[in-house]
Amino acid sequence: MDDDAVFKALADPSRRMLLDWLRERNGQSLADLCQGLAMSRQAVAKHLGILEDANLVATRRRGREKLHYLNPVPINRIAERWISRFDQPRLDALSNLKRRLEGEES
Amino acid sequence: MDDDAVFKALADPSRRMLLDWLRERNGQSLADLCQGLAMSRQAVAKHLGILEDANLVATRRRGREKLHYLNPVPINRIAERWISRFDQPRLDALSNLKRRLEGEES
DNA sequence: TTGACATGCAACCTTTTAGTTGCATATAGA
DNA sequence: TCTATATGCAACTAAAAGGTTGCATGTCAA
Repeated sequence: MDDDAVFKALADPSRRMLLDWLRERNGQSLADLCQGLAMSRQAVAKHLGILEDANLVATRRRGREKLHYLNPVPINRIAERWISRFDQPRLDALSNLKRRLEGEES
Repeated sequence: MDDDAVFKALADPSRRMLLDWLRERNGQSLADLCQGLAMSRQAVAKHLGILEDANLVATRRRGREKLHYLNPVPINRIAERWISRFDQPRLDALSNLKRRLEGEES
């Protein structure tokens, strides 16, 4: 639905890293995820908020902690509905490109 | 290699639209691609430059025109090397998430 | 050669983004 | 209760992104 938020969320390397870490170990707290990113806790919280708004991360409170869980559904939806469109014409476009670049020398 | 440039290039809806149009009809000129985007020619040229820098679009001059060709390879590389990582644990993460969200009611 | 067309370049403006700091709130545990 | 821990909120700053305008360059066609 809101693919734009997902694309924008994936545009930042720190956020992709956070998703990677959650893929490796699900259910980490904010403090956990701060380890390894050279920025303040608040900055990481903002990134996680963006990921949460894009529905890439779901959260659950446990006591004073907020645990973060990866939601791969939007990524898969993008892969299926958007990126796969560029799979089909792949060979066509490549050969087309090559033919034009090589054949139409002026 | 430079996945970041590709992700950033894909983050803008106008640029995704440009890629869509090139997928439908390859080899369009700048003037062609300006049709349908409510912005100046120079703005479109900037977008195309970003797509070209990310290697998502290849260009070729024909006389006074610059023709733009879609290069789906970086998109496929991202789909294969990055997004597919979130395919494998999909069911696991989903069931895991659901179980935790439902089961750990305090 | 001249005028129209297609694009390139650069300065500038505005909004968004990514990060900071400071303080507030809430919970776990002694 | 008191303190340390974990997170939330808001104002602020710097840089990047997205867009504009104006003018320059190069090419086609009469």
